[in-house]
Amino acid sequence: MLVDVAAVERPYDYLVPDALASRIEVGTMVRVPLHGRRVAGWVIDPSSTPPPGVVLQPIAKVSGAGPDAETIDICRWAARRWAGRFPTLMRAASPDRMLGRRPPVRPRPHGDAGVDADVLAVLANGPGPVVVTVPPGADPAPIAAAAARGGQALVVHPSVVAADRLARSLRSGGAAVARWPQDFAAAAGGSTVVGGRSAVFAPLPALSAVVVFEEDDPGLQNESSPTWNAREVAIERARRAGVPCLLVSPCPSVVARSAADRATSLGTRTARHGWAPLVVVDRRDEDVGRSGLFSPTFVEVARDVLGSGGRVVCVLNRTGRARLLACRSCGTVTTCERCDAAVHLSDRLDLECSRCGARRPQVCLPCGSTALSLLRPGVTRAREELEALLREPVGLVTASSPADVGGRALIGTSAVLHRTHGAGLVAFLDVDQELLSVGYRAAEDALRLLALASRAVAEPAVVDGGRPGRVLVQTRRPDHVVLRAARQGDPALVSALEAPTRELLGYPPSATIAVIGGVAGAEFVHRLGAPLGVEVLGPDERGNWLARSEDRDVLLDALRAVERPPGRLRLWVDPVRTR
DNA sequence: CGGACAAGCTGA
DNA sequence: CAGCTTGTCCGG
Repeated sequence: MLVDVAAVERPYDYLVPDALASRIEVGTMVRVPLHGRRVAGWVIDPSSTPPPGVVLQPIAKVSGAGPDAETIDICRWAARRWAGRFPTLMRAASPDRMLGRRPPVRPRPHGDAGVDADVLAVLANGPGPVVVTVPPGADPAPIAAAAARGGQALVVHPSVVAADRLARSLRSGGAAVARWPQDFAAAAGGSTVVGGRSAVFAPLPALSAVVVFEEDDPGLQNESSPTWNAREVAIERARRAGVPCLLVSPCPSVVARSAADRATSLGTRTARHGWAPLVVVDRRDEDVGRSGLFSPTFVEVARDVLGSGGRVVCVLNRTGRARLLACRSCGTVTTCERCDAAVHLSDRLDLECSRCGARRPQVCLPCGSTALSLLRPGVTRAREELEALLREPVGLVTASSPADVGGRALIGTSAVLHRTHGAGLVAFLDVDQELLSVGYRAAEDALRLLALASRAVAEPAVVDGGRPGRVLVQTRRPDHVVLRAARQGDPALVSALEAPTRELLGYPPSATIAVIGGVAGAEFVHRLGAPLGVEVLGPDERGNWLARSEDRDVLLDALRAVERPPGRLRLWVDPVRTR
């Protein structure tokens, strides 16, 4: 019995009352007495023998069916892989609502219609991870259909909306589909499982193929610890089941390439493999102080696109000290009532004027709303400037703005790329921000954004005489490999440079890293000491440490050997962002 | 995690 | 010294 108490990882033995015996099997979810209270738990070994001398308590109640033996093993594996706690992962693998019994396993595969034949051929090549490079904006449905053709597939997509769309499409092709986490019973019954990252913890009794879409998307990683990554879990599940695992992306990650033993490309017949034409604006010779955020070339191209009825989308990531606030309901930028300067959120959670220090509660003055969101100051100012330049209303899109910001011209953070289709132009006003960002994944992330931009212009523009949409970047690094890769539609250019760099700097996939933080972080690092084969760096300006080793087991063993100090400890193993 | 129990603090 | 708060321990 594993009890559902985060800090208790050791299994305990309980008596099985005769009345419950018939329902007790591996994975059964039960309630048991523990330390004077009742807690939930999972049966992990129905025939275990207790150590001598302990007085056993009886299981109080059977709650329902839970994860099967294989999934439990995967949870155990993931707990070690990301130095997390076993019960936390078991919770991820459990049904959201209790269900009586597991149904019999009866997969119903997808029919032949709408199946990508090239993918079928790849799947027929046998088990193992395969990197599948697709054109940006390629339809995932025929790939998923090919996987579901063979019985029970596991289909993972970082976007839950896209996963739902895939589920519907597979159903219409005749497949039995379980959406995760809603349809636990169907998954246990062998239906193809489709869902977001947590779908990798579904029961998969008849698994025949695994597909991970957008495998390089940071959204596939759990943001809080344990920082499990769905791509890695998917690879492991496929390995254990002896089935193929497709790692699909327009710009496959270095990690995927290193894990896979095969690689293939789809849609290679299209020009530049489906990547949009890239206009590179070299701003090195311009007086940027005078011309501001918008180069003459950009203005010219944007006016041209607008003039022929197309839509223009601008991307500006200003993640620096963003301290401007705007009202979520009326959009007004929150200012000081005394001196009209911008106010920011103080650590006391009220509004403080940056100029005169006046304080007031967190309320929007014009409309009274208390819902304020952080604005990238660059974006607000840029919006007004752009409106003046294009003589056209410009909509503002950030992660917190409503889904349907209308208008023929938009500006926003990279969130805008997820909401745009069929644009005539996507412009990165300061792509260097991406290219030169500090994270070890900067190059990959930048290329990913360019792929998203290609997708945003991919669908044939409604007007503009069918002229293909374009992507424009303003840069002072026009020869950067990421821009070359996007221009040529060859993402492998980036990975070829990236792999040796990661090795040199000691980042995944060449090394395993762990970021250690939280109030207990310092004490944890102190107790960790300096184990052989593990490098410990820090603390950085956020108070986080970094531990790394070329040998994953050495690092994980060292982390596990530390007795957890009291207090909040944050332990991120192989995080996509080192924060 | 959270109940039990012990040790510490306060005020009559 | 009862009655309450705070801290530490440990679970079948």
